[in-house]
Amino acid sequence: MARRSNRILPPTIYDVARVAGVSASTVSRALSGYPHVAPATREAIRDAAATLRYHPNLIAQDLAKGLSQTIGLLLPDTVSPFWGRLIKGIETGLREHDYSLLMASAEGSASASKALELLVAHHVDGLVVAAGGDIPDEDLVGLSDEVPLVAVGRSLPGREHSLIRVQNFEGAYQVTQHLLALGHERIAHISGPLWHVEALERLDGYRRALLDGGIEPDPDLLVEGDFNTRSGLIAMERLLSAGRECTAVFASSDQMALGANLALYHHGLEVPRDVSLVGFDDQPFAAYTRPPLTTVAQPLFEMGQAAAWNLIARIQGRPSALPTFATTLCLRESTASRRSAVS
Amino acid sequence: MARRSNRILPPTIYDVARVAGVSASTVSRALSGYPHVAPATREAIRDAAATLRYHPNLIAQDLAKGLSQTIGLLLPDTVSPFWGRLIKGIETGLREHDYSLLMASAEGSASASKALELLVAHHVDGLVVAAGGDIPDEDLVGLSDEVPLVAVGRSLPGREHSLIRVQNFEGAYQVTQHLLALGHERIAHISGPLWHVEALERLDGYRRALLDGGIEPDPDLLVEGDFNTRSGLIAMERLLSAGRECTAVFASSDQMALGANLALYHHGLEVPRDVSLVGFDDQPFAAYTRPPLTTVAQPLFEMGQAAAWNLIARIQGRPSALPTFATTLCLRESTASRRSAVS
DNA sequence: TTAGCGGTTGCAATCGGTTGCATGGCCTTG
DNA sequence: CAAGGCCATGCAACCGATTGCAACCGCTAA
Repeated sequence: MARRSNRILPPTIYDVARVAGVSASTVSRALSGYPHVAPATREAIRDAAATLRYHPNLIAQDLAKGLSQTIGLLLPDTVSPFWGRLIKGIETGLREHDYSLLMASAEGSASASKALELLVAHHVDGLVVAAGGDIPDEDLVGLSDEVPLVAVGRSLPGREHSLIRVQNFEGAYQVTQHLLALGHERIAHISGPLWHVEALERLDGYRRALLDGGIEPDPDLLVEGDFNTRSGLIAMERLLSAGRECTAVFASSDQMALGANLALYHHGLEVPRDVSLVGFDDQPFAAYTRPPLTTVAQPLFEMGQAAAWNLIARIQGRPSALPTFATTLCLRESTASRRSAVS
Repeated sequence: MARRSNRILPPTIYDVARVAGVSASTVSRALSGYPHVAPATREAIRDAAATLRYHPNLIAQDLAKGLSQTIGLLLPDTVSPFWGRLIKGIETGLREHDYSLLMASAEGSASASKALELLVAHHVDGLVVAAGGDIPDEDLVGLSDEVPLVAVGRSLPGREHSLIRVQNFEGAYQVTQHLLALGHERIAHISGPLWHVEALERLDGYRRALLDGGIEPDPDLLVEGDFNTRSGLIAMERLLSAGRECTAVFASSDQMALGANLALYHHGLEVPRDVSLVGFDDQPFAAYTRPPLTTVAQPLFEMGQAAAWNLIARIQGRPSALPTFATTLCLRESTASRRSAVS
């Protein structure tokens, strides 16, 4: 036994039992609210536990019960601020039920599956997989037979019921319609990666809105990004340097809108005077860009909370369904009526 | 046994033992690299483990060894993107040693200590406490006797050796000096909360630089914020509406600089033409604000990694010291020579 | 031939809990 | 007053690993 060598070991259930003058089983039952324990005994045990500052060892509890009171979260990349509110939501949902969150992040697919293995080895009772586009669908589907699983921002064929879905199409449609209503006709779109479901849904919403407005989408006005800031800047640079005439830009993420905004600034273009700009997500910073960004809000906090609730319900054997989350148009100062086209 | 009712149970070490025709102890030894295992046996065990897709149960391992291969992270508030790079650093540092990260976040002090208890109950081998200003110093000091602990962005009297320290004073001094060098004399400061160590260190750096430049700090040019975006906006509004004449503003966080920038925009002031603006932290978005923000970079990733390494070293009984992290001035487009004062 | 030896392996205890089953006491009821 | 029942509690097995100790193996050396 190496164990926490010179540190005092925390009290165990046996210590409490000895102090209270009962057996360990009784302590366990008393502390976990089992009904048939004499009030006096229960009281004595409570006291003993309190004086010893006893806290049950969740590890031992897990081993005995087969439940770790922990759910795992796989993130593709911790750096992106995008996940912040989602994490917060999950955390909040879990805390209500005294669950904890075990996080792992991964960039490559190798490290993604390694991270997943680590989470599973840690006996998580449930799993939230955020994006993780490089993990093959079938791996995840297989895993979802072993552990309750919820996926966000990715596909999961045959397991759609454990997918957090958001109205990407509708949101993109609305924001595009908003631009059309302001008189814009040449509206560029900086999309997310085209293998990404949500990016495609948003692209579809954009296209549909144009078509419904009687405008044929111009392939020249579509540039693929990767949701990150830098790609928005690059995409906007490409649009500008190729001389693609447009009066409004719809970026598929706020991050990319931020990048696009900087490119416009460097070209001496004013938003919204010269070009209207909209994003997607409504990240916290969107209200503070210069100018504040019109965007489509995703209820990320609620989505995280719902993921937590859903997992806990399924762990406890209760059936639970996930709603599709509504997006809301968030009007700020980055959009205005069309004045003139820029070359 | 309720256990994972209808799901197939994962294989245990006994399953491997049976298949390989040896005892569980041998399997344990073979798999953990114990030297005295016959090569043939080892091979057979490897094969058995592979065909059964066996992975050791870390929970059981923890209980037996008293080590959970997990370290806990207490965050004050998951929403702030500030912690992203730190988390990433910790994660990276841990993964090298096959450690996992258990996260808990908390806003109030009640929930903070509850979250801490949860982490401790989960048997984390080490703990990183980020900020958590509402947790009393003595609680944390007491805890650090039970579990190896590293704190970031807070104080820990008597345990300075397990504090991640960054050159706040020097960074603030430098950036203020930079503004002075550009000819600014009336430099406002939007500080962090004045009970916060790092906020104070930065404030001191700012003051010292002014004094060394022969300028008496004007208390009217100091406004207290709370590091968050909104407080930066409010602080800047206050400076502007009180008619405090200044040509440069140093915000103690990039978040607040972002807020200040918006306030300036709403007042029709151009950065850096009318007012120079600098932040602190060098968050990812700082390079993408309009204009890109001059700021002081903190090596958050490296700090996280160092925290992880330090904890693991201490867990393994190796001594380890934490360096003080250097800040670097990050010149971008939000600062320029003084032109004229604004009223 | 046999004692001794080092390398392999298994037995059984242990980590800190939970829980099925058995037991003993007391109260109720016939 | 005896039988039955329920309540409160303890015993012991178990969760899935690790590890000290002892037994066993074949081989060498006396």
